[in-house]
Amino acid sequence: MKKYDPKTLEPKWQQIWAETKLYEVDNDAQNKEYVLDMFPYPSGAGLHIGHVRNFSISDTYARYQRQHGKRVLHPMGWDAFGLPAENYAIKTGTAPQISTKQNTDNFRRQMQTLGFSYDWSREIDTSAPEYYRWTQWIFLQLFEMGLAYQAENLQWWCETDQTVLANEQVEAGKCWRCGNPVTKKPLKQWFFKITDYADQLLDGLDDLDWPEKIKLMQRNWIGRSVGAEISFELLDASFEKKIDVFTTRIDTLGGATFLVVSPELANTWLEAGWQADDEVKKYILDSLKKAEIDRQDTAKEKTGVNTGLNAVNPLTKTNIPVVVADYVLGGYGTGAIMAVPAHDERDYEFAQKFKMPIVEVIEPVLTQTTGSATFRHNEPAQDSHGVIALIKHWSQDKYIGLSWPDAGWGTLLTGGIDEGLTAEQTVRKEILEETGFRNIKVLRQIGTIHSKYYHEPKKANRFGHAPTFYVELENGERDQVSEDEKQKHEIKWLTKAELEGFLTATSHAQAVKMFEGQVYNGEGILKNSGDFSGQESALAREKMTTKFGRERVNYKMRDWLISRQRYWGAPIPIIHCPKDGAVAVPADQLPVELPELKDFQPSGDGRSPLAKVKDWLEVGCPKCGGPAQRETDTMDTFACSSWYFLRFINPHDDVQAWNKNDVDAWLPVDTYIGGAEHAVLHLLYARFWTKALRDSGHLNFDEPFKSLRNQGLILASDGRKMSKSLGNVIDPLDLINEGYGADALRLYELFIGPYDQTVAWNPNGIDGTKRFLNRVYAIVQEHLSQDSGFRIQDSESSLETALAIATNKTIKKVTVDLESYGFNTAVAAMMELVNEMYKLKVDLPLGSDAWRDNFKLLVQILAPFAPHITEELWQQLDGEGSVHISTWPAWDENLVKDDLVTIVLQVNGKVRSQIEIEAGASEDAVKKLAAADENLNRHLQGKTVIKTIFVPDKLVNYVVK
RNA sequence: GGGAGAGUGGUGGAAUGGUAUACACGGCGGACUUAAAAUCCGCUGCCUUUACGGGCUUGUGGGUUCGAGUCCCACCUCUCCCACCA
Repeated sequence: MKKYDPKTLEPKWQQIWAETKLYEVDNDAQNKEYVLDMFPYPSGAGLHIGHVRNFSISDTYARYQRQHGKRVLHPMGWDAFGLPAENYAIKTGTAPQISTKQNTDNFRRQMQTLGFSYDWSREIDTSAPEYYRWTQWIFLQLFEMGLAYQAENLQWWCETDQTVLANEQVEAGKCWRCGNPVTKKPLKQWFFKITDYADQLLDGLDDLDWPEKIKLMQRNWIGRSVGAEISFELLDASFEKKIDVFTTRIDTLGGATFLVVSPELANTWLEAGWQADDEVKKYILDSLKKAEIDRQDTAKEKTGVNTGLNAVNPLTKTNIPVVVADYVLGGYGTGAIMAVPAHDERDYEFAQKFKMPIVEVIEPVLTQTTGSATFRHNEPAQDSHGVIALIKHWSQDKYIGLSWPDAGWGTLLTGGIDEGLTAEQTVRKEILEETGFRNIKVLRQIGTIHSKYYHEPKKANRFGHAPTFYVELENGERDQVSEDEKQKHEIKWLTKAELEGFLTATSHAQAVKMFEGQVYNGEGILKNSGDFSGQESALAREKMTTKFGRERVNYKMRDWLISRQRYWGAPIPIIHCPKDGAVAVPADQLPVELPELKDFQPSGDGRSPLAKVKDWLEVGCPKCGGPAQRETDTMDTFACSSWYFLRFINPHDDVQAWNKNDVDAWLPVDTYIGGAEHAVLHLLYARFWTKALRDSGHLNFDEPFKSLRNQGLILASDGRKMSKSLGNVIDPLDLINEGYGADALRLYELFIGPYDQTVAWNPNGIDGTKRFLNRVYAIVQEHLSQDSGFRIQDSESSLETALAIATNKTIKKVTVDLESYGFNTAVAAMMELVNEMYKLKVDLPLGSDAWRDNFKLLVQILAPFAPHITEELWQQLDGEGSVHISTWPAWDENLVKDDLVTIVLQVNGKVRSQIEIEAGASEDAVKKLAAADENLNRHLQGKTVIKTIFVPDKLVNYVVK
């Protein structure tokens, strides 16, 4: 009998598939399915285990769709531009063109070894001139639309190394390589105006079938915030008349006791002629030199300096000082803020340190959002007045908490204010009544807390207003507390930490925070705000925006800086002319090809090595014909990957980037699979380009990826990330060479756990899937070695039915699971079927037509997971053509339905016995049969059955006393 | 600091509110073998019982329910993302 030998079987079929072009599709997009992998950067290390997981998921899905008669486009290519190849070139002198070619050849070979069903006729390489020609063409489209622009920007520059440094490469103001101080140099950079699309990028997310997590990350990244811009009059300054600030809390304007200006904005004042003190100048210039990383260290103490300038608070009309501090960012909003230390932690921290005034303007309003007291927003609320008191023990650092056993509440001491009593009198009265304590040492109001909640006993919303007090007891002397009060609640002495978990009402928890002096940054009722005092935040914001400022929307997202002073990228197709400025390279002159180089060192003047290639650099201006120079920056590699999914449609078209009709028919991508690490880079950029190209009329759709799935990471068996330096890397090709084969490896990676979950590699796990494939192969060989065509005995027909039932149930399970990416459970189901087949073959002789039919069904549903072995077995079982284009089997609903079901008998919810009965049996029939059950009766003996719960085909639960 | 997700045997994991621990790894036992490997078969959460059976168990503590791994509340732990964005 033949043995399962993936080493000979797999290459054989890979060759046949290639020769028959089994996985190639033409551009007829009828009944199409575009299944796309995030294409890889072809590193020198080759494919890793994580790639295999990614590609196995998409390949299984693509094959499954193909077996459903879909025309599946499943292409692969190379994101080939990038730093590693260039650094390798600097080190070894090997041109990136050469090392990249070696790497892509290696990747392709490895992928073919794994048997993925890619249409290799559509392979693309972003570093090939026939590809980046069109990347450049798209750049020019954006340039024409005004979406690509140049702006002068400060860049880190190391004089010693003669190079530009990335922000991350500057440590404490020094170059990470040589340790010498770096300076900032103004350099012209290219940007894409992605911010123009901020709202569209945000809104478009709603309709995408993407993981919520990724959508949320994009939302946060875009960071839309709606607020107001206010102008503060700047006094006695010749260089500037006003300071604009952006705030989302204009309702706290009354508490704005100073303004903070970013060093970047202050620097523009210096340039405009501000005669600042030396100390101020020094602070500004030093701040600008600091690495972003240091400035953004939230752990460090706030720094800043008073400018001596004053501005006017438009609400209070008072003069407030203007300071410069680096905790305000130059690049966000207006680069200046109004500081409200009472209601912003950062401002509070600064004010504390620099002794700035702190004015409270918001009294907290807490809205109950949990439990039975949850405020009902659509119902009216009634005002109520009461007090809250935080009462401290006379000798210990403990406080009174009231535990309400009936309601399940934990509160501080609280009570309503009676007619004629002041709040303070109420506190004294309540303390005596509810706790009995007689002597009070300290009684101090710490604020007022408002709360919106639902009053369960009264069945109505309440808007409570409570002066809040801190009380310290003198001693433990106390009166008797009435039985009535004792019934309601119990007094507990708790530490502050214990109180935190104990208090169920958010307003009471707020009282503790208030006592501790915590900054309140929530919603509330205004005070110390002139005419606006007494109003609620939300309404006050509207009115104050109209009166003092104007509405403004800000985004965290910045324009996309795409120029790189690097060689190994797509050259930016621009020519700089002294007369005409930045001029687009005419489309018929594309591509602007990368010249061949011998020396890959950067030019030394902040430009890429391209600046050294004189005959490439010097060109005539396309407009005036005069002498001009090419742009020497190349594009960020993310530009190349922002449209590759379009190029797969017409990969070899040399007159256009794509054929609009073809692309409109195939796109958007139906299923996109890749890692979550691209959440806010590639996935955002690709969406932006698609929207821009829609606006330029080149596309008819504006979202490139309809459905997205992220595969989880695979960690080493020690639970750490696989890395060369840790020596815990598993090489997929090694496993194949060891004889496991591609099928067993792919199957294991699908079986290892839910596709989107991070899992640790189990070195023995692959033995399990290899064993499973062995068993499948072996049982089919045994079957084939039997005489075929014999008639079965009557006694065997029920076994044949059992076989058909097992197979059909598995077909259903695998089908349903695959629809929801349940690869691991689908594999488990097929393992169960094979285990069942091994049991059945003991009494049901192999070799019959029935066996052959069932084996063929098994082979068909296993095919997407293990393409080689199934193709071989399909052929051995006389299947027609390739199993991979055979029709996915349907299950027979009659065989899947159970005739007999097991009914569980429970007593008070505990399983006591089980009985078998025909499916659909009535409650009476089930109970009648159950009445004879010995174990059940033992548990029912001497008990009264109060009621029974009957769930058809599932259980009977006897509730007894 | 903010946000998101996750905690189930020795391990990876399974389970529309209805028999928790499917499937697999590992372990133990048996068959085959001169022997080993491979293969095939069986057992494998914990405690208790000769056995039938009984008790406990899904991070912890509460709650809802006839019934909770699953729903609600609080807490603990871990992972990921963002992080002075006003």
